[in-house]
Parts: sequence; C-alpha cells; structure tokens
Amino acid sequence: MKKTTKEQILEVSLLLFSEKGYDAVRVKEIADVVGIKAPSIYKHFKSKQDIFNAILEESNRRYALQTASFNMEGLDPKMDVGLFETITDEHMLEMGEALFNHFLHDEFTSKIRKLFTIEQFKNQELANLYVMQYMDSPLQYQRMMFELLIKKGLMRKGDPEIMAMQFFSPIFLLLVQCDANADKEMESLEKLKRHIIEFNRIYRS
Amino acid sequence: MKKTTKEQILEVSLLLFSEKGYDAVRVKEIADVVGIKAPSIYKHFKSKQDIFNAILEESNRRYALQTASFNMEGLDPKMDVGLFETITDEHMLEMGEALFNHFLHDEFTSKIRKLFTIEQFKNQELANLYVMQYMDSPLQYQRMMFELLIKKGLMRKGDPEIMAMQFFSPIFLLLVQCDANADKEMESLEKLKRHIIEFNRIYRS
DNA sequence: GTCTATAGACGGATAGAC
DNA sequence: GTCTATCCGTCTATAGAC
Repeated sequence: MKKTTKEQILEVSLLLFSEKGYDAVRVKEIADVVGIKAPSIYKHFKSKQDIFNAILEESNRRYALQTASFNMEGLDPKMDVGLFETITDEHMLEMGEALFNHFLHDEFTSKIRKLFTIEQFKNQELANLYVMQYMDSPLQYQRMMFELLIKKGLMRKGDPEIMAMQFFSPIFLLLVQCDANADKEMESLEKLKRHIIEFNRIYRS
Repeated sequence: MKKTTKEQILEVSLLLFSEKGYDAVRVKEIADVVGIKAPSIYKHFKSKQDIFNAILEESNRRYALQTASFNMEGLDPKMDVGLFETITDEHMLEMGEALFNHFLHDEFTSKIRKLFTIEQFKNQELANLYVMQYMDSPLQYQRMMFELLIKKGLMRKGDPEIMAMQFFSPIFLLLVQCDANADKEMESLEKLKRHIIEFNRIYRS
C-alpha cells in the first residue's frame, strides 16, 4: 500500500529535522523532497510546528507500545532471563548487539534519537523524553534483568543499578560516536564485543 | 579589567547558541542581552556566522592549550600515576569527580559541549570536534593511565582501551543526563561514586 | 488536494548621522 | 562605536482558482 502525502510529509520532515534541526528546515524544503509545492503542505498540517508535534506524538505512541509490550510478552526481562539457564558470552553479545543495532539502524528510532539530541534544550519536556527513552528505560530494563540473574545465581552478587549502568553506558557512548560519525560503526561494534566479553568475565559467577 | 563589547557579544552568543541553537537565536536577541542595538554588532563581527566561527576558534584554541599541557606538565598521565603508589577508592573518586565537575561546571566547557551537542549534525567537522574533545580525548588519556597502572602492578592485567571505556562512559552518560536535567546532578554524583568504587573493586589488584 | 499569487512579518545586514 | 532608518531577501501562511 502506498504512502499518503501526509505520511510522506511526516517522513521527510523527520529526516530533515533530525539532520538540520527544526529551525533550519524550511517548509519549502520539505515540500520539494515530497514533490509538491509548499502551500500544499497546509492542506495536511495547519503549521510547521504542527508537523513537529505530530512527529512527537508518533514517537510517544511507539514508545508507549514498546513499554507496554515489556510487561506482557517477548521483551519482559523475566522472559529474557528464562531463555538461558547459563550465561554465555554468546548470549550477552547477542543482547548487546541487538540493543546497539536497534538503536542505530531502526529507521524511526535512530532519526528520533538524533532529533531529541539536537532539540532537547528547547524545552524541559523534550529533555525529559530524551533521557527517559534513550537512557532511563534501557537502564531500568537491564537493572531488572541483572536482579533476576543474580537471584538465579547466574551472576555474582552486586548493585544491579550500577551493573546496568556499566553494561549500558558504553553502548550509549558508542551510539553517540556512530551518530556523529557513521564511519565508526565497525570499530564501535568491535569495541562493543570486547566490552561485553569483559563485562561477562567480571560479573558472571 | 572590564570586558570589551566584543567579548560580551561572544559570551552572550555562546550562552544563547548553546541553549537554543544557532538558527533560533536572533542577532537582536544577542544585542538586547549585551545592551546595545542590533546594528552595532556589525562593528565587531561581519556577520552572525562570523560570531559562531569566533566561538569555534576560541574553543579550538582552548582545546589545543589543554592537550599541549598534557604532554608537558600537571596533566600528564605519567605524572598523575606517579602521585599514588597504591590505588585507593579516594584517589579514584577524586579523579572521577574532578573530571565530572570540570565537564559539568566549567563555564566555557559546559556551554561549548551543549553547543556541539546540538550543532554536531550540521557538518562533519563539528561532529568530529565533538567526538574528539568529549569522548576520544578523555578515553585516550585514561587508557594511557590504565596502561601505566597495569605496568606498575597496581591494576590487574586487562585491555586498557576497554577499561578506559568502562570507566569513562558512565561519566559521559551521567553528564548527558545532567545537561538535559540539571536536577539530576546530586543523584548522578551519587551514582558516579558507586560506579567508581565498584570499578576500583573490580580492577584493583 | 494541488496549484499560483501574494500577503504579512521578520531577520540579517547596510547607510550614514553623531 | 553607537545610534536610527531602512533595504532586501526570505519565510510562514492564506486566498482562491482548478
């Protein structure tokens, strides 16, 4: 099924906003890429700000869906933990790389993260969403997982909050580096592997 | 000695650019804060872009000075290592908190970091400077330090590059969180301490 | 729902007096 | 080196034909 003009406008706008920032993007630019004239945009959105708001709503919608699924199926840490009775390097590598690749390559996620990165200081609501979605949420998820792994005796006793931070923050730093310089991806993936193997060696019991 | 108008323009511009981004700041806004009329700006800078360039030059100047001093005095990792024959939690906490506080509270550094954060995707040069100054440089410094500490037998043998990443990336993540939400500073400092104590426990021999 | 034409406002920058 | 006055280009958004 073909994309509607409205969907195309949202898609193009997200791309441009995430690369140049809201203020630097012209309505004419969006229209040019979509292949229509600028005034036609206003048949679909009442203002440029309205486009931005729609993107934000879509982001919140997806985030809510994602966290809802955390408590029901597939992505619950209890389930993830249940998948392995022993922790091997392979398990951990898979989890870390999956997280890394999702954040880096998922069409929507990667653009929205860039958008939040460059628009976060405009208002506190944006800043809070940014921290919530790209730091606090993964940290909380992983904390729960490490808690369970410790309870099961698969990992050494320790502070699960700090363990989560020590596991996740290198992933976050490497993501920021790759966002800034896409050429670093291979190098970053290799460092990510070394980090996870080392982390596993340290905390696995 | 009083600040010249030119210096004031640069100072105010850095503040505004770092909060709202280059495109969202009006020349009139800068002039208002400085306390002059907008056209007077152009007696000091030939364009708005020229102000931005001057800020960038100042940033590069300071960065060059800083890295030059790494190889001569005070801040050489060889010297830092020489300061302690044993590694205590206190040594490590001091180093971590010093790094954290410098990045977070140094007038110029904290604003320039925010500016790089929100302008990085405008061109590759900015992105490279951002990664260099706020990630690669501290990582490289700490890698050298851990190499020396391992050689001295004060730390367990390991991959110094990964150790540096595991030590520094939580600091980086906490900084990003504090930039987005200044209220998190206390909480972040407390997490930083727990991280460093745990890191020290893991790698100290 | 797309177009052309254009309103209306604003922003960067210049001219020239003091 | 500051001001006032103003130009000129650009941008968001609307009006109205098709």
